[in-house]
Amino acid sequence: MSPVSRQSARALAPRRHDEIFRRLSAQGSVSVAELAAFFDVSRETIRRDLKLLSDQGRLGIVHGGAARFEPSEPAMSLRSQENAGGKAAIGKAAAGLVRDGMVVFLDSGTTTMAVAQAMTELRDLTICTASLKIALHLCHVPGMRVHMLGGEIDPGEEAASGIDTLDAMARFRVDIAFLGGGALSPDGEVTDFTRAGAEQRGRMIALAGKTYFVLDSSKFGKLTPLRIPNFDRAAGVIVDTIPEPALAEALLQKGPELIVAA
Amino acid sequence: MSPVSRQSARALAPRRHDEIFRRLSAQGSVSVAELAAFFDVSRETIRRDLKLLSDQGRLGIVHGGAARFEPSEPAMSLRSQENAGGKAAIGKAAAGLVRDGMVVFLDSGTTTMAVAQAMTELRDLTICTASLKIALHLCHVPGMRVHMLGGEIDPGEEAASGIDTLDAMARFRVDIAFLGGGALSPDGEVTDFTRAGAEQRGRMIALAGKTYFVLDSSKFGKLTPLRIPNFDRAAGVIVDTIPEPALAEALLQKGPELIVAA
DNA sequence: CATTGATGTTGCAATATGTGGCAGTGAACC
DNA sequence: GGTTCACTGCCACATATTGCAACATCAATG
Repeated sequence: MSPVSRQSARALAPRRHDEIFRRLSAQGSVSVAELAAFFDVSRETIRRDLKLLSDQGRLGIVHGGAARFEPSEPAMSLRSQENAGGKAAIGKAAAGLVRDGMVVFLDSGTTTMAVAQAMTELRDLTICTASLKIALHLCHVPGMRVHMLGGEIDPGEEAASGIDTLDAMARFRVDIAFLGGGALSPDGEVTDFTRAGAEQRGRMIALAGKTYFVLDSSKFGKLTPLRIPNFDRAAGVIVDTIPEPALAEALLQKGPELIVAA
Repeated sequence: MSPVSRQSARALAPRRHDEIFRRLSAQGSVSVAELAAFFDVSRETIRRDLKLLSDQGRLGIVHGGAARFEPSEPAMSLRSQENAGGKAAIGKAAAGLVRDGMVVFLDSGTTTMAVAQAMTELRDLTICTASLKIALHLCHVPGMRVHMLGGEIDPGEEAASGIDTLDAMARFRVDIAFLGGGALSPDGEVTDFTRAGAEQRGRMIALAGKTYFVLDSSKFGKLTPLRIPNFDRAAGVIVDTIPEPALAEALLQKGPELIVAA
């Protein structure tokens, strides 16, 4: 009510500080220009905020902005830098399919992690994931609600799995799901390493409005033992390089479209 | 001014307070100008409201408005560096209470993270936690099965919370639980920042065979708003330095024993 | 009708924010 | 290596917004 004609209310200092920390945890660093534009305040105001927080020892000021002290986990940053270009491109393409306000499911895996990283620009998303690292990463992004699916943790995947996870999954209404996979087999199907993984992914296809598989090129033409149920009902497969014509054709015949990320 | 009889349109104080809290929980902070415009009252009235609520300890006043307390808790990464030595000692003492084969619940928080780190020597444990970082850490330790409790992730705690978490918790038979807390109040009770947190911890006390609180000395004599249900049924409180005699005595009278880690 | 409690009004002090000038930094370029 | 140039940091001052206290107003109440 009261169609107040004043400009959109400015964020008070604590809110700015909160946002700064969220961005710091999500991205490791923030820039003065970026924050000034976001809050629609002058750069000086941001600089004063950063100075204050820096005096409190809560962040470090660097040229152009601020950085957190604790570096982002080394193991993760290393792994995600393998084939960084390809994964980032896949991530970007995937994020481009998401609209503000959607409920998004993110599978575990390094490629889906890249999708998560590309999604930080979007707002007002509800994220649903079984991956510890994805949850940890996205929970600090402002405007995102993250639901972690419970279950027994698989150390290899660093993600929950098992019956509890299937059960929790079934409670969500998911608009769009991004799944990883073990391989893209020569007959154009995504396959998996484990029975439980295949089952979980197959169910998600049935649950989600649209399901996309994200696979970097190292998975092409490999073979893993388990077919994923409902694969033909997936909306698409997002890859970073064009697969061999035979493989592409086999895939398209199954149903899903093929999206090649630049 | 405005002799017009429009009382019906005006919101009385309790209604304003209600709305203030609604906005606080939705956006973390509110501004005096915004509220004054919304309710069509003077800024002074709003300021008096905020002053009142602040005196009750229900919010914090900042320049231009008010902010909720909890999110201004220092970020996780920073909290873990405070009093690292004390936390490590607490962790060791806590791990000493655990025997091989037990089912262990670990709460979220930096001190419980220290407990997790001290527990890597033990074998054949089943860990149950809502904390993303604890799950991530312990899932790589051989001989440990880690169950992650699902739920909506609280970015400040980096842990799941909410109804799903309570629900998942109830399914476990826990031998020993280690819980954090917001403060050790002067009357010898552990208190919490949030309603949900207090509730969750209270239930765990009821569920677990033995429950210990782990609190480093920075929490002594502080005040946070919420009492933890069933606190008197906790087995003990593990701290890193001897609290004041009055505080220690108050605690012992409640029931739990006091364990001081070297 | 006096009292009480909530709210409005006003003036001034304190604080936050914006602006512009100038020096420093870093990266691309010759 | 040195130079240019866009960006950034820093300072001083101007402006806007807010805080505060003292007093005024109004309705309700006994």
